[in-house]
Amino acid sequence: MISQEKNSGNPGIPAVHARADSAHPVTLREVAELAGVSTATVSLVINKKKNARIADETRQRVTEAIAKLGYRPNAMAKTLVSGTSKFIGLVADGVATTPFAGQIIHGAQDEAWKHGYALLIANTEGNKDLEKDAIAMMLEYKVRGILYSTWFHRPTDVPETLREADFVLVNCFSAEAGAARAVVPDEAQGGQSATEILLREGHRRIAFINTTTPAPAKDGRLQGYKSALESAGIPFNPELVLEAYPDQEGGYGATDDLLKLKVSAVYCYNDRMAMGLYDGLRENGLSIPGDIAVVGFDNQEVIAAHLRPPLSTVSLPHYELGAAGVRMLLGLDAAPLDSAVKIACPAVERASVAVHLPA
Amino acid sequence: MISQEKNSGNPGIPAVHARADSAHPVTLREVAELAGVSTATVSLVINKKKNARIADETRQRVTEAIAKLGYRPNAMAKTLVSGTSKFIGLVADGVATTPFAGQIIHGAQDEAWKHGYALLIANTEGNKDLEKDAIAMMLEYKVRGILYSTWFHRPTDVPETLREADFVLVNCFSAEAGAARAVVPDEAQGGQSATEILLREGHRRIAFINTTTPAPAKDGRLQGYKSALESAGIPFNPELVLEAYPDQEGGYGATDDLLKLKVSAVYCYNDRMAMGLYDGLRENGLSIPGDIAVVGFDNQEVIAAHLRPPLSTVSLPHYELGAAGVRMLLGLDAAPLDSAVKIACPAVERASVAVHLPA
DNA sequence: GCAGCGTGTTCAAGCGTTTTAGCAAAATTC
DNA sequence: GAATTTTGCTAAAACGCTTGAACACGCTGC
Repeated sequence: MISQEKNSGNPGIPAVHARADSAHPVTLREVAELAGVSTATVSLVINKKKNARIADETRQRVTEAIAKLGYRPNAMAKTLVSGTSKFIGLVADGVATTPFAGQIIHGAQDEAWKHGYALLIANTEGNKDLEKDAIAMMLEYKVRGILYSTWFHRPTDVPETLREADFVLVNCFSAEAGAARAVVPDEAQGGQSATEILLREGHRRIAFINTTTPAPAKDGRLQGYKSALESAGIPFNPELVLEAYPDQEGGYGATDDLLKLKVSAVYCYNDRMAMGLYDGLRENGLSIPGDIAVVGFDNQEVIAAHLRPPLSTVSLPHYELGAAGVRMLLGLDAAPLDSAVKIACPAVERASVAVHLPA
Repeated sequence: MISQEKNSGNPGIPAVHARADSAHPVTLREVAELAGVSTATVSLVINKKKNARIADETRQRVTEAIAKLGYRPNAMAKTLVSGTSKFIGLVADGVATTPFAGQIIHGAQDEAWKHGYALLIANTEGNKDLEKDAIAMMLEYKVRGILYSTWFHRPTDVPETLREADFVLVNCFSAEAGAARAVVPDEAQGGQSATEILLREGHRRIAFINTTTPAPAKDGRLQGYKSALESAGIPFNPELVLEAYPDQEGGYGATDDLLKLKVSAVYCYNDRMAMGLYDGLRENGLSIPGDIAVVGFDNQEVIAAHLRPPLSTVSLPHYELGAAGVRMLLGLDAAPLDSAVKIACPAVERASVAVHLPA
């Protein structure tokens, strides 16, 4: 008569498939009882320990009991005893604001999953208090480590509490050198690729509309533009570099200045500027890429792929950043402390450049 | 001499602030020892139990010990004993594909946070195996419940294992009635609002370019268009309803047919179609909203807010969907089993309609 | 006939908390 | 000043699992 009130069912002949509706979830003990073995044995069967010797007949019985009861291991208990959880934390400052954070999440999640980790995410939208709470929460859940990410590539301060965990900066880096592992996009290579798309089609006089906003991307993308020209034996001409606010309005507004430069091609700091520029060029009766070839940067799908003509651009590798962050965290990828690891920005060629493909 | 090897520090005079680098995290026991009390007392202090009687002096000593050791409670242990975790699972089928899922995540996370819950997310990108694993993982972590979300509003099958948990469908609903709680956008009201934006400016002959793809949105948005006309005393004219593929190309391609209708305004199934239509109208030398007023649907920020002129549209309330899903899960909002709860799609008015605001 | 071995299984401690019942001392009552 | 109540704290069980040590077998070999 012991444990008669233990659970809803009668211990001898349990329901075909126990469900969440029975107040208490099925435990190892119950499986063990049904199978007529000890909990230790059940545990051994479940975890398929190589050096554990279990009779086939027993293994069978346990497996059946598990199926019959619909047993789910309690990951919390598992974690408690093993000491280290299977969580990786991801704190992001702008999941909602842009599609970019989504990509980082996706990459991190896929990679984490691959190694048996689950993602615990916190979206701070830049709120420092929230951020602190989020990190505290993650520490309490004993995460394996934390990915600290920003929605645009920038230097950042490492929150004090973050240091209590293993962490990697994603899409951002610490201003003080040697302080943190980090992974960022390779802006310079991206800028070079963008420019090369145009050079490859024979363009020699190429304008660059840079952003007015200071950022690693501003410097990097310009640097890439210069390197590409240099490799092609074209002298850098500062007059061909304009600056505008990095959105549609900015691109549109830069149209007049751009036209004065008499270039055959233009590389824009980002896709949104290119989108605005499209409008400006069209209003001036110019066709893309017939009269002028355009490339952007960021590969913001909803824009770049659907402009007419579709925009050649360079991808910000957010997915890869997330994935690489996880790998660095888990020690699978090298992760120098003194400088950020750079991830390539691959070129994406579309119809806004090839002269033989009119709109 | 007991426990001399317990940790790195000497038990009497511990380090000013213990850190993650000391192999073992600080536990309740260590705090208790330092404060010279039992673990029970420390626990009571931490959890500020109202009916616990603790001397101020003791409370003080404990608090100091906690600070000194940099103690972090172990949420796993907590969960083990309480039986239910502070997690809410969110399985999404397209975090990366669109900015929409990001909004759902954001809304869910904010609301969950408000009630002390953390979000455990899994991105399945439509992969059923991944989805099953994700749900299993969540069940093993004993989540309070699961939000099952889709990136566009649609009917869905409820995965078998999902039923083992408390769950709410977000942005989707079960084909079989009475089977699941769900929260979806109110497409009909949205369609009505969109149409009303145009009616309010005096337009009487309004075209609707619907999608060719069957979906709840297709029916709902048309329904809303009809209701709005009816309320305004305008008979519904089926000839004014066109259909096109719901992207930029579709909108662009619909231009000619639209122009034949001789309408003064058009309501597009979504913003992307409107974006394509902008190009088509511009090529025909027509100005927006001077010659023709345009409204979209979805409020896809990166498009709608930055077209020229900015596009009037109706918001898909993804943030609210996520938040409402959490509230329904926690039993804070009513959640009927027999029909989905509908969330309003608020109108967002911009310059693509008001006749007195030329581009 | 027994030491030794391989096999299959269980014992029991422990992971870091929470929480209830209960104990000792101090304070209050009459 | 004994009885009672209040106050401050602790012991110990429990949560569900893992794991190394131990145990009970039946065999083998000598």
